[in-house]
Amino acid sequence: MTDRPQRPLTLRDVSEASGVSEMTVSRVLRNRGDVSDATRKKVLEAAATLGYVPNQIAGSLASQRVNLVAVIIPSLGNMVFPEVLTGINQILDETPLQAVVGVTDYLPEKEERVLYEMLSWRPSGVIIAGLEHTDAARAMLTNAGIPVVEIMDTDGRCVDSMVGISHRRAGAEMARAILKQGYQHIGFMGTKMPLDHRARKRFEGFTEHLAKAGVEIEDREFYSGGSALAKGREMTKTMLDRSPDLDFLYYSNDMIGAGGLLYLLDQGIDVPGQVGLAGFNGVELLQGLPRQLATMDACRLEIGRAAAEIIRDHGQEGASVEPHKITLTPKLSLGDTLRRRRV
Amino acid sequence: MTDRPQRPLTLRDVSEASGVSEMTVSRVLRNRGDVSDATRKKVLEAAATLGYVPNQIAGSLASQRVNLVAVIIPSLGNMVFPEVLTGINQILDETPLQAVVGVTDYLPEKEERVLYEMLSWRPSGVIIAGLEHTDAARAMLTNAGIPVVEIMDTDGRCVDSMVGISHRRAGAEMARAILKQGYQHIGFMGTKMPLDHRARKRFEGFTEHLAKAGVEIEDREFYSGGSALAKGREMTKTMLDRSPDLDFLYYSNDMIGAGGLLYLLDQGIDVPGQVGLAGFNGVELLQGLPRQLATMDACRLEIGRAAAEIIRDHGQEGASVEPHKITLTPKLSLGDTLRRRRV
DNA sequence: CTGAAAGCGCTAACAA
DNA sequence: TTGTTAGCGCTTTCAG
Repeated sequence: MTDRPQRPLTLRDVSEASGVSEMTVSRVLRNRGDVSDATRKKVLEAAATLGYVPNQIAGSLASQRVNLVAVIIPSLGNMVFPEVLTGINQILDETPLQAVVGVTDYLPEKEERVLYEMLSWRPSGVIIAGLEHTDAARAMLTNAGIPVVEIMDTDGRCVDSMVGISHRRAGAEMARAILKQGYQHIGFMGTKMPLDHRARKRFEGFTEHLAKAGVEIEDREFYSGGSALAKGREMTKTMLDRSPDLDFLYYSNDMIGAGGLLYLLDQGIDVPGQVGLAGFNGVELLQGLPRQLATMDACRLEIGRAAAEIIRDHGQEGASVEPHKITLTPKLSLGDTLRRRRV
Repeated sequence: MTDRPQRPLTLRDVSEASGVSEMTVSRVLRNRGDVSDATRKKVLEAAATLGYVPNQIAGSLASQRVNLVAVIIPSLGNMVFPEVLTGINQILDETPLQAVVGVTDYLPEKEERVLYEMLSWRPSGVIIAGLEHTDAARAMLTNAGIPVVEIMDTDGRCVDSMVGISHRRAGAEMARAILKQGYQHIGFMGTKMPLDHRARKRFEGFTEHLAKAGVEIEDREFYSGGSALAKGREMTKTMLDRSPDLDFLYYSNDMIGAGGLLYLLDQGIDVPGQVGLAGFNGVELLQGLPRQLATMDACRLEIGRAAAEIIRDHGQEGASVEPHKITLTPKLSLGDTLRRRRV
């Protein structure tokens, strides 16, 4: 066992230990070019004994290539984003590319900072949630000279490529399904997040579709912070106490929807006969509730995978140079809470 | 608006645009040394107009300093780890340091790969989950010459510093609490994950404590994959059908515990009178269930914060050079499922 | 307060 | 198949 080295090892150390030139050592370690088996063996042995770890900083500077992909998302606390990351990693795991994650907390200025920070590492591509950015951020993305994929949302203009779903349409579809079942008195609950554009668009799509049918939301309630399940419970109680005539509750996410569902069942309210429910996201987490909540899948895994594929294929021969605009279709699942029983 | 540049901008571009030497431009952009307000202004303007983003690769190579902290965790799907990350970010957000996350999927070889990959960026520190690593990984950590903090678990030997809880003790504490309430016929449910050492240690601590009191686990069941809530339901049904005499069910995590709870309530079984329940983690997510599940807090946020603080303070004047060994004490919360009602 | 020179550790390009 | 040379874009150091 050697002592802890003060100075990190360099290629030169391996070169000296193996009696092979730095250049050839470099070739061996990167599996580049032709190297005789004898030399290769010498080098590999020396590197292993010394415990040499290459310096990518120097390597990237010299080669002008960086195997990093910047991934910028609003939050890790919302399971949606880890799932997108999983999709991204599924694709990148089979390439030399490596995702680096930055979190914005839904704050535009923080997004701008994080983006700047990440671009300063000259990544090979950017995957960023949403289409809404500060002007400065948009300018950085435009000028970065690398592929940029905006994900999750396709209602708007993108800088380069985009992969997502139309939240407007998702909201409208849900409205259609609800009306079709004959519900008429609808309440809405969601997060108090002016900066969650996707939730906002769903809401807009939802109300606009209702409006076309001459229906208006009769009550609404917003929350922030705290356990979503508990908040769903509380808000549902508050709302039904205030507006006992409601026959449907639309939640902006499945967690609060689940809280609402548990509350209604506790109260012995007939779901979906007396009150119907729906959420959004298709959180797998929640399978196992007493009733399956109606929801809409946000295609999280697919979005991550498609975005990563765009970055991976960029600049490959045969790949189109055109930006991609991919709109996935969320699947509506009625579950047990959106099928009105015949009276 | 300028066209998309083929070549990324360099300091030299800013230097030429502002008529100031590269060196001084660099100083302005880093807020280092004294620069006259006039020059500073010129530089800042030029940089902003051009949309210059510094190249950290070159900067880090030259300065031999990298503001990256490698964070290596088993998974993002388990909410525990995003929460630890949140704690880490809370601390690092107020420093120039930036966390870079690598995911191992609980696979030792993947951990080794990810570690190698991250060390090749010469980060300023490493935060890594668990104390169990391959020999090669351990060697890399030892030789990296940077602070290393192993987190989550303190039952074992660490390379450098560690911050976590004793899962052995956590398991034992839970056993003690259960016995104290008079439960005697105990079943266990958990994940089928030989590589989740923390779950294993909790289980060992649990059974060892029971053994001291002459009690043995009467049934057990393991799952893998799928929705934890649903699995908790299924396993609970399976187990109670098989071993109807059980009066307590210990779950290795709160999600399956919640599934079990919902199942028991569905069945009209008296919780905690007829059957008591406990989980592990203190998942905030679950507040809002019909009954509050007994659980034990894993101190996720604190662990993240403490680990990040160790990295942050490393090498600061006045900071101790000694490795830190921090064992936090998980809080037991009895909730509504571990208080046996007087018969 | 500002600038010039040297070099961080590696790889592209070329020469042998 | 192997080695040599010249940088990559920045910061350190030292001189003005």
